[in-house]
Amino acid sequence: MDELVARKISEPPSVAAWRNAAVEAAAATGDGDALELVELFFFAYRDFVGDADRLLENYGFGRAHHRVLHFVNRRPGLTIAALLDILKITKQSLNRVLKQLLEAGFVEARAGVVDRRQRLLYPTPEGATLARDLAALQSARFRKVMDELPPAARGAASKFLFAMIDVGERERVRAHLACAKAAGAAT
Amino acid sequence: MDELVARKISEPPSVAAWRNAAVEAAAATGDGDALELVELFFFAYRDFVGDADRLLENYGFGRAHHRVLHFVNRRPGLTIAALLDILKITKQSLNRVLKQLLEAGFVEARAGVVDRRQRLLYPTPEGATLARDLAALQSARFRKVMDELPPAARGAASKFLFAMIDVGERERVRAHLACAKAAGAAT
DNA sequence: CTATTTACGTCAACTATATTGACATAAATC
DNA sequence: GATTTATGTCAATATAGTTGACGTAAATAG
Repeated sequence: MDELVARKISEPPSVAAWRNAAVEAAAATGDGDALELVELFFFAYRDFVGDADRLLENYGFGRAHHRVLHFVNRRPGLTIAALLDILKITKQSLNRVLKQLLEAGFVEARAGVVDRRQRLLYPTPEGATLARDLAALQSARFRKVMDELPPAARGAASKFLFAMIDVGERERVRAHLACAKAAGAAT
Repeated sequence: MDELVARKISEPPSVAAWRNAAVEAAAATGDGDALELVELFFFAYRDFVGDADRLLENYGFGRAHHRVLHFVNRRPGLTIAALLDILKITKQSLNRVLKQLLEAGFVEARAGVVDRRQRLLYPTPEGATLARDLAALQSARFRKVMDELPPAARGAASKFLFAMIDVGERERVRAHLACAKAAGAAT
């Protein structure tokens, strides 16, 4: 046994094997253009979230806090159930980060007026400021993108992103955006 | 103290406070359109990765395995360093999932020919098949999107996604895509 | 009015994915 | 021969998620 075996390095089954598989893959998926889009989407999202991550570090918060704060700020008065529906996580998972945001004074909760079991979530002024700073970073990227894109392509972005959403989720997303627009008055 | 205090529910600072903050935010970020794009990007990515997640469950793999397998399949002979550069994670983090993929027989490694310190990563036939199935799911979404988009908007998607990538990363991504295209022959 | 359902909180154990820091080894290079 | 490079590995820790079980107060159905 040489050092290669010791390090669990072996000969590949055959170069032809994976090459054939790759060609098959291309045939099965139609073309490589779609694959290229898959990768671009991955890279784009990686860099997109990176912006906010750096700011969040200063507060000891992570992406989970960001998402919660974002949606609470965007739709003040949001219920726990509505938030869970947007985030698609369990209440236990939400509760941990929400508790931290409440304790840190970035989010406040009050009992619902029509249904007192509900906790309506609101950003505090500090929370709203942080949410605004985070949103500013991310929308700055979008605005920069729109600037460097040919005018004809600009309107396509939101159509494209919306079309990427699960068909069954689109109505919900549309409703959320309408809700946010109504709440924010200027968003 | 009533039950509301016990449950850490308090009155919001004032409805006006957060409303003003939201208006400020809109003013600071220019407009709500960019904010809307931020959210659409979040929802789109959430559903996009969901496709693959469901398939990966059957193999006991997670997203981390998916990413590794994907890039190994796309660029057979990839080195550890190149993979780390793409994924932007630490070698310790990569090593855990890579070890599992090697042990499960989805990826193979062999010593580099020009530099024997390097481990060149290749998908096994099984790995290539899984990678293909995963890619098929995700590119199917993209192809469906292209179908439902007006023809004029189709070309815009890849331009848009590329523009979303950090300027300093674009050359690297471009190189990766060229590399993948050369390796896959048909992708 | 009682029974049930609903909206939420919480404890516990576990998994997946990432991090930092320190140290080891073999191969390449100066 | 000394150093740098490519990689592996051990250990501790953090973040973000899960399932399952149980509790409570308020709304609602019978």
